[in-house]
Amino acid sequence: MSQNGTYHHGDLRAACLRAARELLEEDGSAALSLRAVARRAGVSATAPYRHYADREALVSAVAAEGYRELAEHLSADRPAPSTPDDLAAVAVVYVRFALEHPALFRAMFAEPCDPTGEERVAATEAISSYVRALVRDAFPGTEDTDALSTTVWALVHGLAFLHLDGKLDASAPEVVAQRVRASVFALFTAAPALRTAVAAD
Amino acid sequence: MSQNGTYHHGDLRAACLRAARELLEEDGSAALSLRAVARRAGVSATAPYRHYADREALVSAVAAEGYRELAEHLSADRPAPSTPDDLAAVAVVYVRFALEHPALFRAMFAEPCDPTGEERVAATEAISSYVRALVRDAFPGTEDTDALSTTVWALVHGLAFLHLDGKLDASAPEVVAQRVRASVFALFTAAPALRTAVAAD
DNA sequence: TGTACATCAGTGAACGCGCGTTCACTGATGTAC
DNA sequence: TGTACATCAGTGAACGCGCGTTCACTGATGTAC
Repeated sequence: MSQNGTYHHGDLRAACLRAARELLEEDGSAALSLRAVARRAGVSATAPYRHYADREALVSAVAAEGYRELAEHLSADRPAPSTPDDLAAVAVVYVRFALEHPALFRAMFAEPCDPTGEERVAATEAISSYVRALVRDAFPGTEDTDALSTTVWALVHGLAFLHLDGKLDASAPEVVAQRVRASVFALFTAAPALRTAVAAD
Repeated sequence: MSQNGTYHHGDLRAACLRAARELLEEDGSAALSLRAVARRAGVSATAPYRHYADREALVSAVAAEGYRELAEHLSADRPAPSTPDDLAAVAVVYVRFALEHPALFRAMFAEPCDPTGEERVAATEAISSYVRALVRDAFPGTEDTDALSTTVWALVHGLAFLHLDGKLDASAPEVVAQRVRASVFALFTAAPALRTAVAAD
Protein backbone atom coordinates (compact mmCIF):
# COMPACT_ATOMS: atom_id res chain seq x y z
CA MET A 1 0.00 0.00 0.00
CA SER A 2 1.40 3.36 -0.94
CA GLN A 3 1.63 6.51 1.09
CA ASN A 4 -1.49 8.28 -0.08
CA GLY A 5 -3.68 5.23 0.20
CA THR A 6 -4.05 4.59 -3.47
CA TYR A 7 -2.58 1.64 -5.23
CA HIS A 8 -0.87 3.81 -7.75
CA HIS A 9 1.45 6.22 -6.14
CA GLY A 10 1.32 9.13 -8.49
CA ASP A 11 4.93 10.11 -8.71
CA LEU A 12 7.04 7.41 -7.21
CA ARG A 13 10.03 8.47 -9.18
CA ALA A 14 10.20 11.80 -7.39
CA ALA A 15 9.18 10.21 -4.10
CA CYS A 16 12.16 7.88 -4.31
CA LEU A 17 14.47 10.78 -4.83
CA ARG A 18 12.97 12.57 -1.87
CA ALA A 19 13.23 9.48 0.29
CA ALA A 20 16.82 8.94 -0.73
CA ARG A 21 17.67 12.50 0.16
CA GLU A 22 16.03 12.17 3.55
CA LEU A 23 17.97 9.02 4.29
CA LEU A 24 21.22 10.66 3.29
CA GLU A 25 20.52 13.66 5.46
CA GLU A 26 19.62 11.52 8.44
CA ASP A 27 22.46 9.07 8.38
CA GLY A 28 25.53 10.81 7.17
CA SER A 29 27.52 7.63 6.78
CA ALA A 30 25.43 4.64 5.70
CA ALA A 31 25.37 3.63 2.08
CA LEU A 32 22.16 4.22 0.21
CA SER A 33 20.12 1.07 -0.32
CA LEU A 34 17.25 0.61 -2.71
CA ARG A 35 15.28 -1.28 -0.11
CA ALA A 36 15.64 1.46 2.44
CA VAL A 37 14.51 4.00 -0.10
CA ALA A 38 11.44 1.94 -0.95
CA ARG A 39 10.65 1.49 2.73
CA ARG A 40 10.91 5.18 3.33
CA ALA A 41 8.73 5.93 0.33
CA GLY A 42 6.10 3.61 1.79
CA VAL A 43 6.23 1.21 -1.07
CA SER A 44 7.23 -2.39 -1.66
CA ALA A 45 10.91 -3.20 -2.08
CA THR A 46 10.57 -3.79 -5.77
CA ALA A 47 8.41 -0.86 -6.75
CA PRO A 48 11.35 1.44 -7.50
CA TYR A 49 12.35 -0.89 -10.32
CA ARG A 50 9.48 0.59 -12.31
CA HIS A 51 11.40 3.87 -12.33
CA TYR A 52 15.06 3.03 -11.92
CA ALA A 53 16.91 0.29 -13.72
CA ASP A 54 18.94 -0.54 -10.65
CA ARG A 55 20.53 0.91 -7.57
CA GLU A 56 23.17 2.69 -9.59
CA ALA A 57 20.52 4.58 -11.52
CA LEU A 58 18.90 5.87 -8.35
CA VAL A 59 22.21 6.95 -6.87
CA SER A 60 23.11 8.70 -10.09
CA ALA A 61 19.86 10.61 -10.05
CA VAL A 62 20.46 11.66 -6.46
CA ALA A 63 23.98 12.76 -7.28
CA ALA A 64 22.78 14.78 -10.25
CA GLU A 65 20.27 16.52 -8.03
CA GLY A 66 23.09 17.27 -5.62
CA TYR A 67 25.15 18.87 -8.34
CA ARG A 68 22.26 21.04 -9.36
CA GLU A 69 21.74 22.17 -5.79
CA LEU A 70 25.38 22.86 -5.22
CA ALA A 71 25.52 24.96 -8.37
CA GLU A 72 22.46 26.86 -7.19
CA HIS A 73 23.97 27.52 -3.79
CA LEU A 74 27.13 28.85 -5.33
CA SER A 75 25.51 31.19 -7.78
CA ALA A 76 22.81 32.25 -5.33
CA ASP A 77 25.47 33.52 -2.98
CA ARG A 78 27.52 35.22 -5.69
CA PRO A 79 25.67 35.44 -8.99
CA ALA A 80 28.55 37.22 -10.73
CA PRO A 81 31.69 36.64 -8.71
CA SER A 82 34.60 38.75 -9.79
CA THR A 83 36.69 39.74 -6.77
CA PRO A 84 38.98 37.94 -4.35
CA ASP A 85 36.33 38.32 -1.69
CA ASP A 86 33.83 36.67 -4.00
CA LEU A 87 36.21 33.82 -4.53
CA ALA A 88 36.64 33.34 -0.80
CA ALA A 89 32.89 33.55 -0.26
CA VAL A 90 32.21 30.96 -2.92
CA ALA A 91 34.81 28.68 -1.37
CA VAL A 92 33.07 28.99 1.96
CA VAL A 93 29.72 28.12 0.40
CA TYR A 94 31.17 25.07 -1.31
CA VAL A 95 32.74 23.73 1.86
CA ARG A 96 29.67 24.50 3.91
CA PHE A 97 27.50 22.62 1.43
CA ALA A 98 29.74 19.59 1.83
CA LEU A 99 29.60 19.73 5.60
CA GLU A 100 25.87 20.27 5.74
CA HIS A 101 25.14 17.42 3.35
CA PRO A 102 28.03 15.03 3.94
CA ALA A 103 26.36 11.89 2.66
CA LEU A 104 24.99 13.62 -0.41
CA PHE A 105 28.37 15.11 -1.11
CA ARG A 106 30.01 11.73 -0.84
CA ALA A 107 27.40 10.22 -3.11
CA MET A 108 28.13 12.93 -5.63
CA PHE A 109 31.84 12.29 -5.61
CA ALA A 110 33.17 9.29 -3.74
CA GLU A 111 30.50 6.84 -4.82
CA PRO A 112 32.32 4.61 -7.25
CA CYS A 113 30.32 5.49 -10.31
CA ASP A 114 30.21 4.88 -13.95
CA PRO A 115 31.43 8.17 -15.37
CA THR A 116 29.36 7.44 -18.45
CA GLY A 117 26.09 8.55 -16.91
CA GLU A 118 25.26 11.55 -19.00
CA GLU A 119 23.07 13.07 -16.33
CA ARG A 120 26.06 13.18 -14.03
CA VAL A 121 28.44 14.42 -16.65
CA ALA A 122 26.13 17.28 -17.50
CA ALA A 123 25.70 18.14 -13.85
CA THR A 124 29.44 18.18 -13.24
CA GLU A 125 29.82 20.40 -16.25
CA ALA A 126 27.58 23.02 -14.67
CA ILE A 127 29.88 23.31 -11.70
CA SER A 128 33.12 23.39 -13.57
CA SER A 129 31.84 26.02 -15.98
CA TYR A 130 30.72 28.15 -13.06
CA VAL A 131 34.23 27.95 -11.67
CA ARG A 132 35.71 28.78 -15.04
CA ALA A 133 33.55 31.86 -15.37
CA LEU A 134 34.49 32.91 -11.88
CA VAL A 135 38.16 32.55 -12.64
CA ARG A 136 37.87 34.38 -15.91
CA ASP A 137 36.27 37.37 -14.22
CA ALA A 138 38.38 37.36 -11.10
CA PHE A 139 41.69 36.88 -12.87
CA PRO A 140 41.35 38.92 -16.04
CA GLY A 141 45.01 38.74 -16.99
CA THR A 142 45.36 34.99 -16.84
CA GLU A 143 46.69 33.14 -19.85
CA ASP A 144 45.68 29.64 -18.95
CA THR A 145 42.20 29.95 -17.51
CA ASP A 146 41.62 26.21 -17.58
CA ALA A 147 44.64 25.42 -15.46
CA LEU A 148 43.74 28.07 -12.92
CA SER A 149 40.13 26.88 -12.84
CA THR A 150 41.36 23.42 -12.01
CA THR A 151 43.52 24.89 -9.29
CA VAL A 152 40.63 26.74 -7.74
CA TRP A 153 38.23 23.83 -7.92
CA ALA A 154 40.79 21.43 -6.52
CA LEU A 155 41.67 23.76 -3.67
CA VAL A 156 38.07 24.20 -2.67
CA HIS A 157 37.26 20.55 -3.18
CA GLY A 158 40.26 19.50 -1.14
CA LEU A 159 39.23 21.80 1.68
CA ALA A 160 35.78 20.28 1.61
CA PHE A 161 37.01 16.71 1.84
CA LEU A 162 39.71 17.32 4.40
CA HIS A 163 37.06 18.77 6.67
CA LEU A 164 34.56 16.10 5.82
CA ASP A 165 37.02 13.36 6.61
CA GLY A 166 38.16 14.86 9.86
CA LYS A 167 41.67 15.79 8.77
CA LEU A 168 40.81 19.39 9.48
CA ASP A 169 38.62 20.17 12.45
CA ALA A 170 35.08 20.86 11.32
CA SER A 171 33.28 21.11 14.61
CA ALA A 172 32.72 24.89 14.51
CA PRO A 173 31.27 26.31 11.28
CA GLU A 174 32.72 29.76 11.84
CA VAL A 175 36.19 28.34 12.40
CA VAL A 176 35.86 26.37 9.19
CA ALA A 177 34.74 29.44 7.27
CA GLN A 178 37.65 31.41 8.66
CA ARG A 179 40.10 28.69 7.75
CA VAL A 180 38.75 28.47 4.21
CA ARG A 181 39.00 32.20 3.74
CA ALA A 182 42.52 32.28 5.14
CA SER A 183 43.46 29.39 2.94
CA VAL A 184 42.21 31.11 -0.19
CA PHE A 185 43.91 34.37 0.69
CA ALA A 186 47.14 32.61 1.57
CA LEU A 187 47.62 32.07 -2.14
CA PHE A 188 48.03 35.72 -2.80
CA THR A 189 50.27 36.65 0.04
CA ALA A 190 52.51 33.68 -0.58
CA ALA A 191 52.94 33.94 -4.29
CA PRO A 192 55.37 36.87 -4.33
CA ALA A 193 57.90 35.01 -2.17
CA LEU A 194 57.65 32.09 -4.50
CA ARG A 195 57.96 34.30 -7.55
CA THR A 196 61.28 35.46 -6.22
CA ALA A 197 62.38 31.87 -5.94
CA VAL A 198 61.29 31.21 -9.50
CA ALA A 199 63.13 34.27 -10.77
CA ALA A 200 66.27 33.20 -8.94
CA ASP A 201 66.27 29.86 -10.70
CA MET B 1 44.33 -24.77 8.41
CA SER B 2 46.69 -21.88 7.99
CA GLN B 3 48.91 -20.97 5.08
CA ASN B 4 52.14 -22.57 6.20
CA GLY B 5 50.53 -25.80 7.27
CA THR B 6 50.84 -25.29 10.98
CA TYR B 7 47.96 -24.71 13.26
CA HIS B 8 49.46 -21.54 14.60
CA HIS B 9 50.08 -19.06 11.91
CA GLY B 10 53.08 -17.23 13.20
CA ASP B 11 52.18 -13.67 12.42
CA LEU B 12 48.57 -13.48 11.47
CA ARG B 13 48.39 -9.84 12.41
CA ALA B 14 50.82 -8.90 9.68
CA ALA B 15 49.35 -11.46 7.30
CA CYS B 16 45.93 -9.82 7.66
CA LEU B 17 47.40 -6.47 6.79
CA ARG B 18 49.10 -7.92 3.77
CA ALA B 19 45.92 -9.68 2.68
CA ALA B 20 43.91 -6.52 3.11
CA ARG B 21 46.36 -4.59 1.01
CA GLU B 22 46.24 -7.18 -1.73
CA LEU B 23 42.47 -7.08 -1.81
CA LEU B 24 42.48 -3.31 -1.99
CA GLU B 25 44.98 -3.33 -4.83
CA GLU B 26 43.02 -5.94 -6.75
CA ASP B 27 39.57 -4.51 -6.48
CA GLY B 28 39.77 -0.77 -6.46
CA SER B 29 36.17 -0.29 -5.48
CA ALA B 30 34.84 -2.99 -3.16
CA ALA B 31 34.69 -2.34 0.55
CA LEU B 32 37.10 -4.23 2.72
CA SER B 33 35.51 -7.13 4.58
CA LEU B 34 36.97 -9.02 7.48
CA ARG B 35 35.81 -12.30 6.04
CA ALA B 36 37.51 -11.66 2.73
CA VAL B 37 40.71 -10.76 4.51
CA ALA B 38 40.60 -13.96 6.54
CA ARG B 39 39.92 -15.97 3.42
CA ARG B 40 42.81 -14.39 1.64
CA ALA B 41 45.08 -15.01 4.61
CA GLY B 42 44.12 -18.67 4.46
CA VAL B 43 42.54 -18.67 7.86
CA SER B 44 39.08 -19.14 9.35
CA ALA B 45 36.68 -16.22 9.29
CA THR B 46 37.04 -15.59 12.99
CA ALA B 47 40.78 -15.90 13.40
CA PRO B 48 41.45 -12.19 12.81
CA TYR B 49 39.49 -11.43 15.96
CA ARG B 50 42.53 -12.63 17.90
CA HIS B 51 44.39 -9.62 16.53
CA TYR B 52 41.82 -6.99 15.72
CA ALA B 53 38.93 -5.98 17.91
CA ASP B 54 36.65 -5.57 14.92
CA ARG B 55 36.52 -4.59 11.29
CA GLU B 56 37.14 -0.95 12.11
CA ALA B 57 40.42 -1.81 13.82
CA LEU B 58 41.71 -3.64 10.77
CA VAL B 59 40.73 -0.84 8.43
CA SER B 60 42.38 1.67 10.70
CA ALA B 61 45.61 -0.32 10.68
CA VAL B 62 45.53 -0.49 6.90
CA ALA B 63 44.90 3.22 6.67
CA ALA B 64 47.76 3.98 9.02
CA GLU B 65 50.05 1.89 6.88
CA GLY B 66 48.86 3.83 3.87
CA TYR B 67 49.74 7.12 5.51
CA ARG B 68 53.20 5.88 6.33
CA GLU B 69 53.73 4.79 2.76
CA LEU B 70 52.45 8.00 1.31
CA ALA B 71 54.77 9.98 3.56
CA GLU B 72 57.66 7.81 2.44
CA HIS B 73 56.84 8.30 -1.22
CA LEU B 74 56.73 12.04 -0.79
CA SER B 75 59.98 12.39 1.07
CA ALA B 76 61.73 9.75 -1.04
CA ASP B 77 61.08 11.83 -4.13
CA ARG B 78 62.06 15.12 -2.56
CA PRO B 79 63.79 14.69 0.80
CA ALA B 80 64.24 18.42 1.32
CA PRO B 81 61.80 20.23 -0.97
CA SER B 82 62.41 23.93 -1.18
CA THR B 83 61.67 25.19 -4.69
CA PRO B 84 58.54 25.61 -6.81
CA ASP B 85 59.66 22.67 -8.89
CA ASP B 86 59.92 20.59 -5.75
CA LEU B 87 56.43 21.60 -4.81
CA ALA B 88 55.10 20.60 -8.21
CA ALA B 89 56.99 17.32 -8.08
CA VAL B 90 55.61 16.49 -4.66
CA ALA B 91 52.12 17.28 -5.86
CA VAL B 92 52.58 14.87 -8.73
CA VAL B 93 53.78 12.14 -6.38
CA TYR B 94 50.79 12.65 -4.10
CA VAL B 95 48.30 12.43 -6.93
CA ARG B 96 50.06 9.48 -8.49
CA PHE B 97 49.97 7.63 -5.19
CA ALA B 98 46.22 8.15 -5.03
CA LEU B 99 45.70 6.92 -8.56
CA GLU B 100 47.94 3.90 -8.17
CA HIS B 101 46.32 2.85 -4.90
CA PRO B 102 42.77 4.11 -5.25
CA ALA B 103 41.15 1.77 -2.78
CA LEU B 104 43.85 2.30 -0.19
CA PHE B 105 43.61 6.03 -0.65
CA ARG B 106 39.88 5.93 -0.15
CA ALA B 107 40.29 3.78 2.93
CA MET B 108 42.72 6.34 4.29
CA PHE B 109 40.36 9.22 3.75
CA ALA B 110 36.81 8.52 2.72
CA GLU B 111 36.23 5.54 4.97
CA PRO B 112 33.89 6.92 7.61
CA CYS B 113 36.20 6.56 10.54
CA ASP B 114 36.42 7.33 14.15
CA PRO B 115 38.90 10.21 14.23
CA THR B 116 39.86 9.08 17.72
CA GLY B 117 42.09 6.26 16.53
CA GLU B 118 45.46 7.48 17.70
CA GLU B 119 47.34 5.42 15.15
CA ARG B 120 45.54 7.28 12.42
CA VAL B 121 45.92 10.65 14.01
CA ALA B 122 49.66 10.15 14.35
CA ALA B 123 49.91 9.01 10.77
CA THR B 124 48.01 12.02 9.48
CA GLU B 125 50.29 14.21 11.51
CA ALA B 126 53.31 12.88 9.65
CA ILE B 127 51.87 14.05 6.36
CA SER B 128 50.71 17.43 7.46
CA SER B 129 54.05 18.19 9.12
CA TYR B 130 55.86 17.22 5.95
CA VAL B 131 53.71 19.69 4.06
CA ARG B 132 54.34 22.36 6.65
CA ALA B 133 58.09 21.89 6.41
CA LEU B 134 57.85 22.04 2.65
CA VAL B 135 55.90 25.26 2.78
CA ARG B 136 58.25 26.81 5.30
CA ASP B 137 61.24 26.16 3.08
CA ALA B 138 59.61 26.95 -0.23
CA PHE B 139 57.90 30.14 0.95
CA PRO B 140 60.42 31.72 3.30
CA GLY B 141 58.66 35.05 3.55
CA THR B 142 55.26 33.72 4.55
CA GLU B 143 53.62 35.05 7.69
CA ASP B 144 50.94 32.43 8.15
CA THR B 145 52.64 29.16 7.37
CA ASP B 146 49.75 27.11 8.71
CA ALA B 147 47.20 28.68 6.42
CA LEU B 148 49.42 28.23 3.40
CA SER B 149 50.14 24.64 4.38
CA THR B 150 46.45 23.99 4.46
CA THR B 151 46.12 25.59 1.06
CA VAL B 152 48.82 23.43 -0.42
CA TRP B 153 47.55 20.22 1.12
CA ALA B 154 43.99 20.96 0.07
CA LEU B 155 45.01 21.80 -3.47
CA VAL B 156 46.95 18.60 -3.86
CA HIS B 157 44.33 16.54 -2.09
CA GLY B 158 41.60 18.01 -4.23
CA LEU B 159 43.52 17.23 -7.38
CA ALA B 160 43.92 13.66 -6.19
CA PHE B 161 40.24 13.16 -5.51
CA LEU B 162 38.96 14.90 -8.60
CA HIS B 163 41.05 12.55 -10.68
CA LEU B 164 40.15 9.55 -8.57
CA ASP B 165 36.45 10.27 -8.91
CA GLY B 166 36.57 10.86 -12.62
CA LYS B 167 35.87 14.58 -12.57
CA LEU B 168 39.22 15.11 -14.20
CA ASP B 169 40.38 12.65 -16.79
CA ALA B 170 42.91 10.29 -15.28
CA SER B 171 43.39 7.81 -18.08
CA ALA B 172 46.89 8.94 -19.06
CA PRO B 173 49.41 9.31 -16.23
CA GLU B 174 51.56 11.79 -18.09
CA VAL B 175 48.56 13.99 -18.83
CA VAL B 176 47.64 13.90 -15.18
CA ALA B 177 51.16 14.83 -14.13
CA GLN B 178 51.17 17.69 -16.59
CA ARG B 179 47.84 18.93 -15.35
CA VAL B 180 48.96 18.79 -11.74
CA ARG B 181 52.12 20.73 -12.51
CA ALA B 182 50.21 23.33 -14.51
CA SER B 183 47.68 23.61 -11.73
CA VAL B 184 50.37 24.25 -9.13
CA PHE B 185 52.16 26.78 -11.30
CA ALA B 186 48.93 28.53 -12.17
CA LEU B 187 48.94 29.88 -8.63
CA PHE B 188 51.99 31.94 -9.27
CA THR B 189 51.13 33.35 -12.63
CA ALA B 190 47.63 34.21 -11.49
CA ALA B 191 48.38 35.89 -8.23
CA PRO B 192 49.66 39.19 -9.63
CA ALA B 193 46.43 39.87 -11.47
CA LEU B 194 44.52 39.16 -8.33
CA ARG B 195 46.86 41.29 -6.25
CA THR B 196 45.96 44.19 -8.46
CA ALA B 197 42.32 43.51 -7.79
CA VAL B 198 42.98 43.41 -4.06
CA ALA B 199 44.92 46.68 -4.19
CA ALA B 200 42.14 48.33 -6.15
CA ASP B 201 39.64 47.47 -3.47
C1' DT C 1 -22.41 6.62 -22.24
C1' DG C 2 -20.96 1.85 -21.33
C1' DT C 3 -18.12 -1.80 -21.86
C1' DA C 4 -13.92 -4.77 -23.28
C1' DC C 5 -9.44 -4.80 -23.02
C1' DA C 6 -4.48 -3.39 -23.11
C1' DT C 7 -1.25 -1.23 -20.46
C1' DC C 8 0.82 0.48 -16.57
C1' DA C 9 2.49 0.56 -11.76
C1' DG C 10 2.23 -1.59 -8.07
C1' DT C 11 2.72 -6.31 -4.72
C1' DG C 12 4.93 -9.97 -2.09
C1' DA C 13 7.25 -14.25 -1.95
C1' DA C 14 11.48 -16.02 -2.95
C1' DC C 15 16.42 -16.53 -4.59
C1' DG C 16 21.17 -16.50 -3.03
C1' DC C 17 24.54 -13.69 -1.24
C1' DG C 18 28.19 -11.98 1.97
C1' DC C 19 28.59 -9.81 5.99
C1' DG C 20 30.11 -9.04 11.31
C1' DT C 21 30.12 -11.24 15.28
C1' DT C 22 29.31 -14.93 19.23
C1' DC C 23 30.35 -19.12 21.07
C1' DA C 24 32.14 -23.39 22.76
C1' DC C 25 35.74 -25.90 21.18
C1' DT C 26 40.65 -27.75 20.40
C1' DG C 27 45.32 -28.10 18.95
C1' DA C 28 49.93 -26.11 19.78
C1' DT C 29 53.14 -23.79 22.65
C1' DG C 30 55.75 -22.66 26.52
C1' DT C 31 56.62 -22.62 31.35
C1' DA C 32 57.20 -24.38 36.33
C1' DC C 33 58.76 -27.90 38.91
C1' DT D 1 65.06 -34.22 31.19
C1' DG D 2 60.17 -35.25 31.64
C1' DT D 3 55.76 -34.13 32.75
C1' DA D 4 51.47 -31.34 34.22
C1' DC D 5 49.21 -27.61 33.15
C1' DA D 6 48.03 -22.77 31.83
C1' DT D 7 47.77 -19.96 28.06
C1' DC D 8 47.49 -18.74 23.53
C1' DA D 9 45.82 -18.78 18.71
C1' DG D 10 43.41 -21.07 15.99
C1' DT D 11 38.53 -23.69 14.26
C1' DG D 12 33.83 -24.17 12.55
C1' DA D 13 29.02 -24.01 13.34
C1' DA D 14 25.65 -20.84 14.02
C1' DC D 15 23.09 -16.30 14.75
C1' DG D 16 20.52 -12.74 12.42
C1' DC D 17 20.97 -9.23 9.22
C1' DG D 18 20.05 -6.40 5.00
C1' DC D 19 20.95 -6.42 0.52
C1' DG D 20 19.87 -6.44 -4.98
C1' DT D 21 17.21 -8.59 -7.97
C1' DT D 22 13.72 -12.08 -10.37
C1' DC D 23 9.30 -13.53 -10.97
C1' DA D 24 4.48 -14.31 -11.51
C1' DC D 25 0.87 -11.80 -9.93
C1' DT D 26 -2.96 -8.15 -9.53
C1' DG D 27 -5.26 -3.87 -8.94
C1' DA D 28 -5.98 0.64 -11.21
C1' DT D 29 -6.09 3.44 -15.23
C1' DG D 30 -7.16 4.92 -19.65
C1' DT D 31 -8.43 4.17 -24.34
C1' DA D 32 -11.14 2.33 -28.55
C1' DC D 33 -15.36 1.35 -30.12
